[in-house]
Amino acid sequence: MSPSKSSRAGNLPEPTQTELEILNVLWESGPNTVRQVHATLLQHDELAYTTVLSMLQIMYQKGLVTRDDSERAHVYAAALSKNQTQRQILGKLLHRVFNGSTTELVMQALGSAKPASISEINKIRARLDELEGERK
Amino acid sequence: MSPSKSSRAGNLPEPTQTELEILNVLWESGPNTVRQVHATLLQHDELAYTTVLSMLQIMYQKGLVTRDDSERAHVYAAALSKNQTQRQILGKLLHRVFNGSTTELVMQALGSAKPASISEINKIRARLDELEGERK
DNA sequence: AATGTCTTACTATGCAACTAGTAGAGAAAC
DNA sequence: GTTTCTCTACTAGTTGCATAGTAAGACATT
Repeated sequence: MSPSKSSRAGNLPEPTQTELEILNVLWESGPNTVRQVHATLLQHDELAYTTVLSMLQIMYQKGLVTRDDSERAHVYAAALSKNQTQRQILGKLLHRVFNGSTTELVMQALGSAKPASISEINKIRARLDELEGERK
Repeated sequence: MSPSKSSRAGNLPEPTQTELEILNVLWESGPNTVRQVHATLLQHDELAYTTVLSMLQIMYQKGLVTRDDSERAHVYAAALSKNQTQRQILGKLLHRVFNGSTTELVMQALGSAKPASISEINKIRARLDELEGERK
């Protein structure tokens, strides 16, 4: 079956925990067969080959991954980039948990775990300057 | 039944979508009976009274809410503050989606939806200054 | 051609989330 | 004091997630 028509373009469902782990493999290594994904996952998790297969089939139906089935071993690729997915998830969280206030979210993030280094802090500062510029 | 012993102190399970909506009511209005929570939720959602009751009972078992059952109508209250919960959820997300990089998270947040005003931007700047200070 | 290996498709199970109905106990009203 | 209302407890059904086994087809190697 081809991916559901309703899940076209940018409004894909939010990936679940396991789906994210699989997506991470695809983001790191590019398009992969089921076997390759499974092998990579084995370094961290204990997952049966058929489980990974099932997950990828489900993810294909949801539109989270694309599939090249011209060869016998189908090749799966992430439908969205890592950044796109991160933003999407963050956007949902923003509404669900922070009532849409980006500032609140950022402040809490900076309150719990601290950024690694001064240079990282400066990266954020630079971004803030940019935003201020746009806003003029 | 009393709340499970294993869920003592700070490592409560992450609230689900519906649980969050109920928690939001408790955060806004303070301790509430089932009926009051239900009434408030009706302004946005369509939920049966017994559904809200069930949810609160489940949340009590998980330790997400406390309960005063000295009166006939039990009074429920959030176990953690809104900020505590937000941080907890953000912390989980940080590891699941951003591999622990707070900076990445913040940058993505500032990339998708923009902070409302200059004063909000400055609030974040102030926080960054603080962090830099601590780091010296 | 027969055999073994790889692959996908299909099916199944357990569990948690969500939703809500029914029953029965207690309080209140008459 | 009986009726009515409100509350909780218990039960149940649906859905989605996660996991994995079985079956069957394709391909290569002998």
